[in-house]
Amino acid sequence: MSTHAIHSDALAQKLADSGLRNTPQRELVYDALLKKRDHPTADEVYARVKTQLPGISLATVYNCLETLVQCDLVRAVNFERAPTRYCPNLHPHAHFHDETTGSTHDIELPAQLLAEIKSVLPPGYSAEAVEITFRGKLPSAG
Amino acid sequence: MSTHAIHSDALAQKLADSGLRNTPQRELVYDALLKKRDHPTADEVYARVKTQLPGISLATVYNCLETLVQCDLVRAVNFERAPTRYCPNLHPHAHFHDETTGSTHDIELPAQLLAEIKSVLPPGYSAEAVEITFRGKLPSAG
DNA sequence: CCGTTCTTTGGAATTATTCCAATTAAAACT
DNA sequence: AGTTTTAATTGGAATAATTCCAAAGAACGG
Repeated sequence: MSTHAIHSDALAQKLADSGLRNTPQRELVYDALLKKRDHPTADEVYARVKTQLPGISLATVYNCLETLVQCDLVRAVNFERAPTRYCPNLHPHAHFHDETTGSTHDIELPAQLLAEIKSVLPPGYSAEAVEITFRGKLPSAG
Repeated sequence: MSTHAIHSDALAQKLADSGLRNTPQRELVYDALLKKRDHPTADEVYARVKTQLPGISLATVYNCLETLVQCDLVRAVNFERAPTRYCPNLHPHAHFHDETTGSTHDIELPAQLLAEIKSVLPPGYSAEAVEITFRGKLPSAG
């Protein structure tokens, strides 16, 4: 077994489900997201992956990230005009964006609350996704 | 009285509160947002305002929008990488982004639900703002 | 008025992302 | 194994939204 490819089985499975191929690039990008859970930007992922596969291109990183999002292995998150950030936590959760440090933290969302939130939609509206983002200051920073 | 400047009094007040000046550009930009409540992009605002003030620049529109956001007269909303959209509805509300048409609708949020949402934050976290965005399909489009 | 401050302007610069055409790699078929 | 087809990667160019900057203009305070 290799040092990377932490979850290559799950990845391979999901890719297969979508009729897509498993590639070293996709494994490395996914592993990078799993290894450091700091909601990195595409550029940051690119930098991390390049240490292991120097020849990889930024375009490929974007491609891989898009693929992972399509396969439901990763969610895309973004704040204002800042670069889109990527997060492999698939449990329903909100994000807290700390304005002093710029860092992002997952906030667990009780299923019941999520249901309540969805219930405010007028009849007939169907939401495939809800994105909830808090912005504010972290306790330690105050 | 002029044909534009629908709410120039409120605007002038808020600007004064922030120690800023009232200008024709700011009035026109604000009026454009109030006149057509379709969450326009900066470019769209620019196009609308130019019909009344052909010499206005895009940079000024961006400046004015930022000013209006700072004065709590307007909120900025954005979806994925799409251009930021602007909305003069200051009541706590969510947004529904219709993926078939690309249009955006306000969804009223009961105050109690908003309180419940904020209560999921771990102790000490303080959120200045919560942004809730639904994405999905509208009934008529299905 | 006269200096100061705020605002606008146009254009250049930046940043994130997507597009494209060419190459490479993998899978399917024989 | 060899060939065809299909998918993926690559680098560079293109796009799109936004910000930056320096100069010009307008308003305000003494």
